[in-house]
Amino acid sequence: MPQPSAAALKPRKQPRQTRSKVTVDAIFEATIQVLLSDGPRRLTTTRVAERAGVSVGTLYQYYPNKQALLYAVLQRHLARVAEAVEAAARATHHARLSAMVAAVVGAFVHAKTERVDEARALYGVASELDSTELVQAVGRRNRTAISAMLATASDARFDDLALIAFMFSAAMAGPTRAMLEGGASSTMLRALPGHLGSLCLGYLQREAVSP
Amino acid sequence: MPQPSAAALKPRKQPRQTRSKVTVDAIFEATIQVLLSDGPRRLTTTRVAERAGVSVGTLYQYYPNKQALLYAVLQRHLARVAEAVEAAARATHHARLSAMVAAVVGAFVHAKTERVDEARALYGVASELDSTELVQAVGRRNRTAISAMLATASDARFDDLALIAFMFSAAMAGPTRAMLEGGASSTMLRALPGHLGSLCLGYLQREAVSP
Amino acid sequence: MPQPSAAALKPRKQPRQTRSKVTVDAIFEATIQVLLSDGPRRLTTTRVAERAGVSVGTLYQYYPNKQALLYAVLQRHLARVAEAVEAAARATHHARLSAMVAAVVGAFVHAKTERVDEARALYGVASELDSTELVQAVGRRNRTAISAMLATASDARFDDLALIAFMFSAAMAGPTRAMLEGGASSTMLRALPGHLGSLCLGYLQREAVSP
Amino acid sequence: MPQPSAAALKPRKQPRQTRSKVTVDAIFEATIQVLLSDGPRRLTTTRVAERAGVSVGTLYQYYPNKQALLYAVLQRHLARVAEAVEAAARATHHARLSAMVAAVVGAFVHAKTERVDEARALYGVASELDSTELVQAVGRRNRTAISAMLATASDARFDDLALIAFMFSAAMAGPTRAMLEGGASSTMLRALPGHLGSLCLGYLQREAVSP
DNA sequence: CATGAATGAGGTTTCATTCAT
DNA sequence: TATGAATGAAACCTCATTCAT
Repeated sequence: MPQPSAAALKPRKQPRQTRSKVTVDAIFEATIQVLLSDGPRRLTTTRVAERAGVSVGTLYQYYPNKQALLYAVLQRHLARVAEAVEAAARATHHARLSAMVAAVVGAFVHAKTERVDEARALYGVASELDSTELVQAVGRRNRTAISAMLATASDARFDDLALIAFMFSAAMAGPTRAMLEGGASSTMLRALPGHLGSLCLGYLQREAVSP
Repeated sequence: MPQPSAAALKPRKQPRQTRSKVTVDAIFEATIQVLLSDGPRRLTTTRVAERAGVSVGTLYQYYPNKQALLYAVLQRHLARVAEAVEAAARATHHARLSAMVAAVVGAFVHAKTERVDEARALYGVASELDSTELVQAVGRRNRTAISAMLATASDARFDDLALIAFMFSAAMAGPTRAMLEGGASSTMLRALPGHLGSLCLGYLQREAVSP
Repeated sequence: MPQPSAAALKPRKQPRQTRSKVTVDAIFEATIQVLLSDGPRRLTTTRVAERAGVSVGTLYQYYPNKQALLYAVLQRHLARVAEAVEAAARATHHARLSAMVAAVVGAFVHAKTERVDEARALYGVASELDSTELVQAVGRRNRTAISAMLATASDARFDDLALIAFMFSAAMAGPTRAMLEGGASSTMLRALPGHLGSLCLGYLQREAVSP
Repeated sequence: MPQPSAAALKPRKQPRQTRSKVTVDAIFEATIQVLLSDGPRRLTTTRVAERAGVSVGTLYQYYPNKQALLYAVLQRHLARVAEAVEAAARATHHARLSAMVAAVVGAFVHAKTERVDEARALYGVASELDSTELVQAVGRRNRTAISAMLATASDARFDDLALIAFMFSAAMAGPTRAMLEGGASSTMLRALPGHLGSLCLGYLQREAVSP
């Protein structure tokens, strides 16, 4: 599956002026809205522009093509999550395992849940977009942060840190995605961090090697 | 997002003659192939027919539209996985927790991994298709089987079985998906069942209430 | 608008054997039925064959193509009407104008109304078919019969017989078509011959020249 | 035979700019042309667009589908005729029967004949289109106008006005259609109003009841 | 003779993208 | 810079017709 050249996906111009900023935000928001109300298959540039209150021409002033738009929206979302995870991981270096898990899981769920609609809308977009690379990159970022954090745990040591971090990361993502895509009740969503913590902590403790 | 009427997704006719059977199989296989080589966005009915060595018309004799074809392919895959999970769950009723986890995780990973290409190809297809309902249904099926199994564990008891089964199920799915989509090495894939077992067992033991 | 060669529209073989006769009848009947229930645009050879309880292949044994089938159905209907009109006209040669009109109008309405569904179904078919020639031919046949009849009227004489016959013929056809296509009530249909008679007789009397 | 939802047949956007207006007119004209030169069965959206000198995409900017285009063309034609009839009928309220007939018949024939090609082209289109409703509606409009007019005749009175108006209307339409579809000579066409007048007036006088 | 699976040209429609205004 | 009409490649799908069984 050929990847589009990285250049083709970059936004066309940085919104320097205020007016531009407003326009770009409107387009972003409209993209999410259309994704949610019409589904990824029915997301068209015209519809996005319409919902954003601008003309298609204007949309194309900011994004060279549809992929670039979706890429940008997905990117922003994933970046936010990654930043949250990185921050939480950095903040708990040298802490105990349970504190690490609580912090990272909390940050992850919070970031994903802050705008439930956005997260939900974007799950479906990945395949519209040749986004493997982007998703992989963010995955690596998360695992790196988690790896680095786990290496400093005050009460545990791990053999295959890369694999452990991979599992940790994917273990958070799985149930979160299942809940968001499944339209989970807010009751369930509230229970998520606790159970995710239990899931990850149980795993890490089992995999920890005696120091 | 409106769901298409169930009727619109049903295959058009069952292959009675030998010739038909061969054709339908070729179409199925071609769908997977195209999905893998061209990606879901570039999967067109013409391309599938071409790859299957039949004409478009023939494809449409068996599937009323593109969605129905994708639906059928996805359905077969998900059904296989669900059956594997159900069989494993049924077989370990009344066993100990560790045996249950090992059985179910093993069955799940095996079913998903048996045809790595198929599984990988289908992750992307869900959004091309208004398949939420199908995915949800299979999810419920898995959780029901797991619930029923866990209720008979000889060495554990659970408070909120529904939620526990949800987490169990999604915890298996998350890392499996991550590996398949990420193009994990066979080394990693081999390690998957063990770590998935650890992940789920650790969680279940933490969540078990004293009998 | 190019006319198909006359040869291409001829039925392929005459049904000599009983079995064939039954099949052809079934196909005829099915054509009418499909026309009525699905409309001319959705009439497909497959659907006709299905409704007739035979395979498409069989249909093509009797008609070389779809047009030929429709042509045959239309032809039979128009021929029946033309025969009725001709018979009535012949039978009233030398009669008085009022008798002529009553006879022809009665025969026409009866022929068209005998199988309301058939008549109604076939109005729409003419344009699916390059049938101008057929329709024109039958029109000429009717006008010729009417012309010949009017020429012998015992109580009237006409200047431009061709035009008079044209008007007579079309004046019968207009309201009849309007009623059939408009789904007129049976009350209206019952009133039709009387009013048609009045219409045509009034006209003829006005157009008759003093002997 | 299911009627398409009225919405599906509505034009997509009104031409605001000059450029649009020109485009829409070209499409309209091209539709008539293709209808005449290729026949209704060979009228394709591509061909219409081509003839109009625009791209298919442009055609679809103004009409959501082929039916809507044909519907619009038919509608405009029928509306013109109906307006002519209504105007003539209104103008002769309280006149004598002969004046009424002359006025209405004249208006009708003139409206139908003004653009012979258009009228001729559209007869065949009705069946390509699920247009029964439209045709019926216009029929009702004509009959209503005629009814209202006849009710005020200074020299006649009628029992069943609805039926009389129906016959009047259909009696005008029949021969007119026959001539246009039959490719009548201009000599015949010139004779049409006179004979139509004779036809209708003869009928009405016969059906009038003594005041 | 009958069957019905297969064919594929051709029709309809969409939508990302451009560019004259 | 913004607009939105126009473009046309490309997708989906139908259905008349053939021919191996």
